[in-house]
Amino acid sequence: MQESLTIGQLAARSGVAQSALRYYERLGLIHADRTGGNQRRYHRSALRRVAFIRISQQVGISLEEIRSALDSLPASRTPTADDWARLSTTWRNRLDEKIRLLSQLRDDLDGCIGCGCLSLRRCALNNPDDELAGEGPGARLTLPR
Amino acid sequence: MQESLTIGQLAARSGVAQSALRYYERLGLIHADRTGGNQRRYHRSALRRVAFIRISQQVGISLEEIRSALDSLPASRTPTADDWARLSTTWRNRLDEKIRLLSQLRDDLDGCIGCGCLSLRRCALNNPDDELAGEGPGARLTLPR
DNA sequence: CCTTGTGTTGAACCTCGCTTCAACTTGCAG
DNA sequence: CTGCAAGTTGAAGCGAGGTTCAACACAAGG
Repeated sequence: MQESLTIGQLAARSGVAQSALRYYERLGLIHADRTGGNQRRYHRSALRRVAFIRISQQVGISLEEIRSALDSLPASRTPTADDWARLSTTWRNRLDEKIRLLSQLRDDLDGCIGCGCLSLRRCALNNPDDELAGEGPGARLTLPR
Repeated sequence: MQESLTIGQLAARSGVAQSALRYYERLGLIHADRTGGNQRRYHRSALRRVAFIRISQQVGISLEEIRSALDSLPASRTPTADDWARLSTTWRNRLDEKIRLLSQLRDDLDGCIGCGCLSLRRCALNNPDDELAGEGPGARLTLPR
């Protein structure tokens, strides 16, 4: 049983391209030891980090944000269950928030399907004279960014 | 009460930058009539279209996909409630799917918090000898793309 | 009429998240 | 020892989704 992975192996097992792994390393998201001949050798824990990165990306988090989250993991020792749990909890909250937002969006859309209007919470058909037009130019149809 | 909007007004009320609106127009997502002096004048319905575009983006849909969805709306007449309802229904399904995915992700993460493992459904700690290593290189930690 | 604010265009530039390439080095099997 | 797959680097390129800029035209009030 081997104790370290080549970049090819990590790529195959994580499903992430080698070029992406090198890119992650440049950005400081993952780390590799080097052989005498300068080749990367990854610790098994790299699999977890990479999985975490891809999960986070799916949730729409930038690599830079992910990097700073991962920075909270100790570099000196193998992360413990507690270390990961801390991160997981933070991320869980983000997921919850994201889910809440999407659900709200869906429900708003549903609520407006009858009139075909997409103004969300400020239906223009229910409010034909733009009575809500306040704050300068007018009513915003915008979503919170 | 005015019946058309300048680009500045549309930008202010939709919360989308003028440059982005022009960009959307180049991509064929929105349309503007022109004054004698070649300035854009938007129909009120443009607000709906723009709102729809931003909503769709939030759900992770590319502008190209959005364009082709919007193409299903009749160019010749003002879209009816039914036209929008058709679109809304399609989009509602996408939202549902997205929400389902995120929920699953969250639950998987939760289920694994105890051990600090992030492998999702194939916990490496529960499976230390990599027994699932099949198909070539080994067990995948990958998420479905 | 003049000024000021809005609008117009195309071209260039930007960030993010990678991929591709060229030119070279390592590692391992036979 | 040879040969070939796998790894290394930096630089360049790409596609999405815009923003910025320069140089110019139009609109509305005083």
